[in-house]
Amino acid sequence: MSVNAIYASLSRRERQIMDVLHEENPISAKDIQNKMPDPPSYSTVRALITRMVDKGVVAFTHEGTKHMYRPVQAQNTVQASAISRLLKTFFKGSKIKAVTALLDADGSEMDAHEIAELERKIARLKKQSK
Amino acid sequence: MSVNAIYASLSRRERQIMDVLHEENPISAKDIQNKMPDPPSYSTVRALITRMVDKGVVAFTHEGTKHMYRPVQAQNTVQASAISRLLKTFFKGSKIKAVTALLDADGSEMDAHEIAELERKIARLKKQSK
DNA sequence: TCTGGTGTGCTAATTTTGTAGCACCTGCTA
DNA sequence: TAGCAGGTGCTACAAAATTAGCACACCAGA
Repeated sequence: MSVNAIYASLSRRERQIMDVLHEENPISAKDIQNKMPDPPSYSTVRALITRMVDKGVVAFTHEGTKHMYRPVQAQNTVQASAISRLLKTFFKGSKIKAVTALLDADGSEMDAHEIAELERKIARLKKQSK
Repeated sequence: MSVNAIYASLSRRERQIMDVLHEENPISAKDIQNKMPDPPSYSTVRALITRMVDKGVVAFTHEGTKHMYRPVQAQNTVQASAISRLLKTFFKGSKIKAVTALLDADGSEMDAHEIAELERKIARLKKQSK
């Protein structure tokens, strides 16, 4: 099953947990609860997580006495999937529009080194498109 | 309520409809059904849409005899919100990582004109960061 | 060794989703 | 003008999600 399909099959609360898990992992049930929007009770969070483990989308390891959770899908796979959805859904597939919006977004700005890196990247693209 | 909060509060099917609406609008209930993954019956789609109109996340206009639906939130607001979620959730806020992944993504490649546009954009960023 | 704190597993109730059916309205055309 | 096609509003119900409560296990410190 594709990452997109997995995401599409998740319920509202399950998605919220997935988002937390992608932001930070491994992470405890307690911390997941703290990072959720409008957090439900601890019991509830644990019930949700258990269901997701059963579904096979979340895995855990024992760390001392408690469980630490993480997404099963590899980070880069999930990133690629998120980007392709972003492009398709919000930018009609246009990379230039998406990149421009991304560069304009609020958040930590790129430093000189990163900008140089991006310039090299574009130089390569330019070569390819010829 | 922020766009992100709205999205987080939607159910699975409601999100699917929202995605369709962002890809294309205004759009009829019938066409929404056609674009949904694993489409439910027409009745179901209409019930879902009605619920979303009640919630205030979807609006419609009469077009002849039928209704044409669209998201209430403006396109650019939603784009910005989607990008900020992408950055935060999947790239720990790093723009360079996100941009690189975006440029590497499958999809329509940028043409020479677009690449030139991007180069100018970066030149401006470079100036700013000094 | 007792006890409080923290974590787990299981169960059950309530609320929300997801689904379809049916009656009605409107414009078109035979 | 009668009937059909395509649209709408309302209603009801089954399934799934969401939620909380309770009992038990384990560890650290008094």
